[in-house]
Amino acid sequence: MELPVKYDPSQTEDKWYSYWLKHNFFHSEPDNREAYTIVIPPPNVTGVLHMGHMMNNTLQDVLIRRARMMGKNACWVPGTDHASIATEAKVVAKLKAEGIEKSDLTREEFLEHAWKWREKHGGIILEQLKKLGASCDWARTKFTMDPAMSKAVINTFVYFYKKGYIYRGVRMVNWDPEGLTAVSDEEVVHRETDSKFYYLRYKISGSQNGEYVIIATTRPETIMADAAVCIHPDDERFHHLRGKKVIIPLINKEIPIIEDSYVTMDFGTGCLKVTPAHDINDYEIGLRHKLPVIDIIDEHGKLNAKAQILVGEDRFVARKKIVKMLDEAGLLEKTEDYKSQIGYSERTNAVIEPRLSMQWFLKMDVIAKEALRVVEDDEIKLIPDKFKNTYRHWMENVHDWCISRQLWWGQQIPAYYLPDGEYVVEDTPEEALAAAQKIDPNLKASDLTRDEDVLDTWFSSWLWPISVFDPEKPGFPDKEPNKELAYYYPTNDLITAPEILFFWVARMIMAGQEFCHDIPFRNVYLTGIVRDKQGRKMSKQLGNSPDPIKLMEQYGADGVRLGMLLCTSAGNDILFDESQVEQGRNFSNKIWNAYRLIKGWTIDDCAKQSEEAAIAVKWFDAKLSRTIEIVNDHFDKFRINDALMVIYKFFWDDFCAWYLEIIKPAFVDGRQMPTDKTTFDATISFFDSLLKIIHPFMPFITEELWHNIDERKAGETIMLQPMVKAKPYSEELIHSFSQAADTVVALRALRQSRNISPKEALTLLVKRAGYPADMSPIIKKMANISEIGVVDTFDNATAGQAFMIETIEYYVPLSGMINVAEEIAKVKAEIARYEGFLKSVSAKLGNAKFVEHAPAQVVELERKKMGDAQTKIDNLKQRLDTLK
RNA sequence: GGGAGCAUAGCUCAGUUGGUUUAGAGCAUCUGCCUUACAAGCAGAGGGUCGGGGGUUCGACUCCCUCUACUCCCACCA
Repeated sequence: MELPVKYDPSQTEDKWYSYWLKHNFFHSEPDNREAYTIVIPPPNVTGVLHMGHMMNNTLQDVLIRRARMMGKNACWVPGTDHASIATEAKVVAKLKAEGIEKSDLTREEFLEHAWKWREKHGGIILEQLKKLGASCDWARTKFTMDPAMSKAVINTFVYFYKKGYIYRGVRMVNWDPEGLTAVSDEEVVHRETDSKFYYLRYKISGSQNGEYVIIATTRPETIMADAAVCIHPDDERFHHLRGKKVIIPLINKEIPIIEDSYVTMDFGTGCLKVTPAHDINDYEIGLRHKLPVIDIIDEHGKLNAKAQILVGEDRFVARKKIVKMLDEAGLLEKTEDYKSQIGYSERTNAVIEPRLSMQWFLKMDVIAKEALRVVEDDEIKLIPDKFKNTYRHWMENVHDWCISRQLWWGQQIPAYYLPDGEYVVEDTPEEALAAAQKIDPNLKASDLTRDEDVLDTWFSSWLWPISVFDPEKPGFPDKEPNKELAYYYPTNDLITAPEILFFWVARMIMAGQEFCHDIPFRNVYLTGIVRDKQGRKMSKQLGNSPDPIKLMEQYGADGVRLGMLLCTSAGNDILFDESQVEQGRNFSNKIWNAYRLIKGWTIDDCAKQSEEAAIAVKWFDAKLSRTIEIVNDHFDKFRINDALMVIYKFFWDDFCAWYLEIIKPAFVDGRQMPTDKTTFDATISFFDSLLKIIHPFMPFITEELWHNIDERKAGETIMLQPMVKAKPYSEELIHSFSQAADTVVALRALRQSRNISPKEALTLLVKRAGYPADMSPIIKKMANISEIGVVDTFDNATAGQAFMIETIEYYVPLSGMINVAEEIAKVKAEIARYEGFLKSVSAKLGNAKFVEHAPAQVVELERKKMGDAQTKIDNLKQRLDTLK
């Protein structure tokens, strides 16, 4: 059967994925092999695959496939995250589109809708990962809201509560008026935003002559919530106002003037309005001065009745309106443009409103300390290690974690309130009742109300590396781990984005140490953010993110994987460009065509191996071992793109451009000559090795070809073949081959510059016997040289072209005359270049201090450099003489 | 405002305790090729005073200082 010229991934990818699944190759069970474990960073259950996932999961798959071939018991645990805010927002939006408001539903009804949504959309992203070739152990797929996983979260809450680490309190939180929930500091993104500075006149109470102070504010709509005006105690400009009162404009409310050194004298007017309910700093000033808290903004960001005016207006509408009212009342001194950092909700992009509310917190100081230590001591390695600084900074300035969210989708906080407002925290309603009855024996189950809030999503994902194996472990540090946890934990490598280093990575370390007394993973490989060619972050809004599924359809999953990896280096952002994926596809095609070439050969059992083939086989064998060593080293250092590039070049240049071209059987009279068995077998074996080395990167094409290059038994797979190992090899052989290759390149360049056809055979003379004589057959075949003669001098200098490889002189006699003047100029330029070099080297060697201080081998090397340069100059000068 | 990182060819990046022939790769570019595996290819070539300035050293892309540009993280200046 004639094979198509171009490789068609659609013919192979689904076929082999089903084959792998059918034979359960991805599944892992504890055994006596060494475990190699990765837990997937669980994507949002409602998410669809984007380029960041592609990057991340390709890397994980490369590592896991490689580990599997290295003989480890490789286990990659997949799953999804319930992502409470994001998912709840999507469900709310979907219901809204159907005319249903969340407020019309009970909690149970809403959750029913949410679970239905999850049924429908929850598996999409995992199915998409299969297209990519991800070799996850699908039998272990977990969801952060699986009953057992949720139980682990509840147990953890109860554990920390009883340990005294979880407390409840009124705090100023970051309120998302769209998501209607508090969000953590980490979920607030600060962006510089254009706003205005309004200068308002507050009249001095009781002043006869209409005296006033000017206050600068960006939030005039909050003046009704002002509790005081504050000046700096040292600010002499305002000393006459001490103890006086001012009148809030429009509502004519009298508030005191207080003094606090928080105020910056030279910022604004030096006069600050204090609004404890709507600003975190003002809140703190309010605490110091025992000021009342007047909360005039409701959960939706609208002014409430306490505002007295503009009631029911949205905060931003109210701002515009009140400015107009103040202006009309003559109380607006002036307006200035101003840029300030405004907090936005990461999830809904709403402007965050600082708001006082009752929330649950987890104390972080103690657990953060140990989590910092293990990273400082390199028990956990961050790759690249520059993230250590960032990590340290965060861990040293850690705040208590606000873990409650005013949502329904998630694990409901297991706190149960008694009628008198007291509460108990227990694993189950039954235990809660029992605990409550200790307080009041007459209580019935119906007297208890459970806290409405759910827990922050990260409060469940921080247990992920533990609970995917043993969901009964979190909350019970002293319990024996089950067999799975004991075997797979700690996991090996975690591949994730630096953005969630604190959200997730740091907290997993904390949970791991708390419950397992051990780190959750040894290496954290932090990938970059995938950006477009212009360096913009890929986002739906910009529409600059390609659809990964379409990309895979167009270029093949192998091509896309390669394209992603080619532009990755740890911690650096990835500038994604489709041309890289194209390069990946081209590589698939190159592999495919190498296979087509080999497949077209016939074997003659009696044929003798040619000289050049014998050399090529020996050389390639050595080069293979060296390449494996280099690749292993790159993998050890997580330089995955470097490892790939080495392999890419090894296949393309060394295997295709050199090895195959050398051993390619001759073509005589339009007919392919057969190849000898020794060479053929060696070639198949090399190809087999290459496929194995490439397999972790490009699983599909390698599986396809591996099944075609040789007989395979049913149920065999490349993915479980042992990885090729390096053997001892001769550096010298590799070096002399590369000298020969350089000679071939020089001869080709010579042909090109003189318009000599590759078909015209040439004679080559070499001046000294120091040249790699055993490589002669290679030079002859690859450069179409009929004869290589070793001579003492080159005669007839004007009718040939000389060149040097290292210090060896070659000469090609040519029938036509060369342009002597041009040649002389060229040789002179060469001499000048080497003389310049020689000068710098001899200056170095002439420096007594250098010879004294530099290591002996460095000096030795410089001497060799000088000697070589001198030889070259001598050679060139001789050549110049003969030309003249 | 504080902290961190980066600056090397047109682009994306290597350059591993300062010395490996006066800097490497991939892509892109240019030139010549439809050579019987592959034009998604083959062969060849060009291209960088390593951001600027100063310093340490026998020797600096590499270490130090400074300036400039960019990026990221943290932070309550109303």
